[in-house]
Amino acid sequence: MTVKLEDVAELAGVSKTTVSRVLNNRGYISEQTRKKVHEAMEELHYSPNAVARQLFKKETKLVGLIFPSVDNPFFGELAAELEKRLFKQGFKVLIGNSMNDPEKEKAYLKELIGNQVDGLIVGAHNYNIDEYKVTNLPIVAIDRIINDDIPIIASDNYQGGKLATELLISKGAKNIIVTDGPLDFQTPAHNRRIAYESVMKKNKLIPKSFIIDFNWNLDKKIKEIKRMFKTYPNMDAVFATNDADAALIWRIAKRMNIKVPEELKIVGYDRATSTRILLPELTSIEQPVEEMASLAVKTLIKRIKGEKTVPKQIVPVTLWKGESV
Amino acid sequence: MTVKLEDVAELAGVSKTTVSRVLNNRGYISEQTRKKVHEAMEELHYSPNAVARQLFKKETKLVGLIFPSVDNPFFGELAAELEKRLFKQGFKVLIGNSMNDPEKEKAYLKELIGNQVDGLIVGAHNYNIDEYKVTNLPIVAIDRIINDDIPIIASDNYQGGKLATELLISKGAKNIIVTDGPLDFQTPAHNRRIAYESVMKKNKLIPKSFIIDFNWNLDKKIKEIKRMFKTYPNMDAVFATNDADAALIWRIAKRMNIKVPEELKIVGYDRATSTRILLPELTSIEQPVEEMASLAVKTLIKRIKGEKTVPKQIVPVTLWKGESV
DNA sequence: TTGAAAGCGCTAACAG
DNA sequence: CTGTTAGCGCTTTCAA
Repeated sequence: MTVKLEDVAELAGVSKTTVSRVLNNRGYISEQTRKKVHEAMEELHYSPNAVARQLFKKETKLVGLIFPSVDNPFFGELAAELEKRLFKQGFKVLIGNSMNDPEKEKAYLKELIGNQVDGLIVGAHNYNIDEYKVTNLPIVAIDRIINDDIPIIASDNYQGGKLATELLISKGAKNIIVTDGPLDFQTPAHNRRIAYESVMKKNKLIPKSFIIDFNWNLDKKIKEIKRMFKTYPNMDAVFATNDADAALIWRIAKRMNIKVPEELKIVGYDRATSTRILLPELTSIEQPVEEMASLAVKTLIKRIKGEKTVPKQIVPVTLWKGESV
Repeated sequence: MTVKLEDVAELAGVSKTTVSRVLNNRGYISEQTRKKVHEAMEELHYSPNAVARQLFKKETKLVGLIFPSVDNPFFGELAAELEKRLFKQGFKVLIGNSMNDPEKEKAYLKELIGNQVDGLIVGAHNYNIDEYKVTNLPIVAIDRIINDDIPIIASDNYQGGKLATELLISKGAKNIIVTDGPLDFQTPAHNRRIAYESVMKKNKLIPKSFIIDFNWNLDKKIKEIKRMFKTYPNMDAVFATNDADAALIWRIAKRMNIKVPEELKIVGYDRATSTRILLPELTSIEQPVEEMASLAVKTLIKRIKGEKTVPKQIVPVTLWKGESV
């Protein structure tokens, strides 16, 4: 059905070997033969079968990405940056949005492990998934703890939490609430809250946290945020550990006629491109997406080549001063 | 090196065929044999080689996505929705961000055509790329014109432009500027502008358009928008054909102390999730991302199965009334 | 400078 | 119910 190397060989009147050599620019070939082969390829619209090549070479030049969802702007941007860099290194990207669903993540992993990809970049691990332990596939994790063998790239979550909390306190806030994801979800992002708690205590203030699960839909989130306002009527600041939540809190405050930043100060987290464009007024901790992507790709490629890598790489965050504090 | 089917067969004391049958639940197998095989697989941590299977079956269960960038919220969301639906149908997703670069797009296409994917969903076509003509790979286009053979899914761009313009006029705007991407880029999105022009003329108003290229970086965009304000000092409304541009225009107006909506009315386009969350105040035309994704996947799967498909499917848009008009 | 032949790991006739 | 065998399309020794 489809044109294969053999057809090209036949039309050009040479052997499969010769065509393969022309295709890969390997070995000695006379100009004349090369030309004949090229003509035959053109005429038949030949394109080599990548799968057959992969089977032989035992490499696919594919890297799997497992993230909660490219829907989330931060992960979308990260995915785009990773893809850009991987493409330059000759890799294409297989994407899998886990939707924070361990079953879906497990399903992906199982299939990808079957020589489908040369490596994996993961940022979606929720609960313990055994498959990560069994495989010897090269893996790099972004802002997620998986296990000791898997190197991790993260931004300085602790520093981010510290910067945010100190800023709020310096502006006179006393009743500062932090929002965080569910605690049984293991992630270095919890360090944002931990830093907050430490700074609060150092300033003789009482840390209070409020759970906002990223798996909740918009309505549920709004309901919970409203509950937060009721639960803490005296709160004068919120440190939201992502920008989407910060934006929601801001919006709800507005509806309740609470003035930002006079009556309520808000700091977000991430500062993905869409936040920068759509809501530059939001004070937020900016994660260096490009740098994280760059490190992840470099580390993964080292792993694929079998080189040693450091187990942990932390990159600095910066404070963006908007108008919400 | 890696464990293969043969190793499992040997350990279990059966033939490769039997193992294959257990793996695929095909044919008759005694419970005892099945058990033996399963045990052997467990013991060896066997996972089947997807590539070998692909070579034989001549299908990869992979679908390629070619988009400008999953960075862009609208495309990020679309990609996430497509991935979700394709996964349910047993397909994984290979992503390629063209970055609106015809060379990169061409490079992707060439490789993907080599039996790497079973189908393609494209939303990034800029200029004419011959490869689309040569291949008989099943392809579906989203909001992009490629050629007559490739079915297209689009939202009702004309209706969107009409809704936006009529709203602005009904609110008393007279000097309405439309922003559009470069004209030599073929896309149904131009119908947004075309509808605008038609409605303007019908109302005896003069249509004026201003080019904002999506390939420009943020600084260049800001510079150009400032130039737009200078060029049209009397403008009292802007219909921006995407939300990011609308947000920038709003921000710049704010800096210039131009009151929105009193002195300047703004309508955007897309209403991806991040806009809904970060900037719900923006009046905008909402594209039904989920429906578009659903249609695209259904259509592609029909194509893959060799079934007939309609050449064009248009889905309705809706007007979101924010506070910017 | 070129070709013949073996094999990458799996599946599916076909035969038993 | 199970095994033998050929082959998916390509690359690469090895030999000419």
